[in-house]
Amino acid sequence: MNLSKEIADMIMQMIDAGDSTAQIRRNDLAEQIGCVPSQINYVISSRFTPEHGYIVESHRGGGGYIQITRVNYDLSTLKMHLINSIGDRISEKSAQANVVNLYDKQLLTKEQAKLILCATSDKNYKQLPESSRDEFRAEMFKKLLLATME
Amino acid sequence: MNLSKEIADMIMQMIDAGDSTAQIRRNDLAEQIGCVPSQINYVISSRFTPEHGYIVESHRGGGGYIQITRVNYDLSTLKMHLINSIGDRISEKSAQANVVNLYDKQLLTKEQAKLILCATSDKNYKQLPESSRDEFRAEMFKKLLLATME
DNA sequence: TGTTAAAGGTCAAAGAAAGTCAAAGTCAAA
DNA sequence: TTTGACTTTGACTTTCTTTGACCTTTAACA
Repeated sequence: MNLSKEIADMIMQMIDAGDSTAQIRRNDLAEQIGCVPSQINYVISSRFTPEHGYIVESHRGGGGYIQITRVNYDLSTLKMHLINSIGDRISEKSAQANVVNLYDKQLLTKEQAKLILCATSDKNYKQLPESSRDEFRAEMFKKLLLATME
Repeated sequence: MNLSKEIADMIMQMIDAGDSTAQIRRNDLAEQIGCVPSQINYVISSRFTPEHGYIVESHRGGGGYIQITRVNYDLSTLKMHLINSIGDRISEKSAQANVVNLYDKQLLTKEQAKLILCATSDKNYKQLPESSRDEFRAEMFKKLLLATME
């Protein structure tokens, strides 16, 4: 397991233990783990984004910190908001992050999540020119989400 | 026995030993065996396909890996037969008929059936030239079926 | 109130895997 | 003996991670 995953796991644990929120001191955590401080930023910016369902706030200076909060939107309308927010195109990563997010919020069953992940995966889009994959995926994703609400 | 078979056997052993799943580090395995790394890809893409009943996932970068999972063939014999019978292309009608059939036999839940119907529907394939839709659908269908068997 | 030290932030380069593709090799069947 | 399917190889590409030098903000304290 690489460093980034370890750090991510550690942060998740803190979030779970801390009522959906964790407050860390970047330098301390880095030292504890044995990495450079900026790696914490890398982990946060690659794994704790709004798309993944997290809000990150921070303060510099003495007593500074980074606070990561897992958000819970209004469950009933989240899917519709998502569908409306997708637009004409969506990247594979973004779609995946959204699916994981919906699954975490129990708005998709594991079976549904698996199928949607599969159907929006670039692996299945080999036959499409790269330029139109995100467009294709957006359509597919929206239709699939709709299909889970009927 | 040629190299590819040796590699395949080795991977099979790992899968057997590892509860139907093996996680390999491509470069390490290649070095251990004494072949170029890309040969591992060749073996995987020729012998660990959906038709053979395997799901392959991977990650690049530091700590990267390739994970190969064997789906439970016995419990889902019918689905596997179907996957193998699909071939390179399948029409929308035929795919639909198969989904309904699987649903009737209770091999798919209603939710799964809905999603697969949606993902294999021509409605979503507007952006593809007609000539390649059946081909696209075949790949998609196989992967989706496999995803219901994990 | 101005300085300073203590945070956290940014960015680009280097590193570590895996993926792709096409050319060349092998080998058995027609 | 030619052909075609399968294998082997390696150069090149893409993606993700790790590191470190330098930047910005802010609390604390002269």
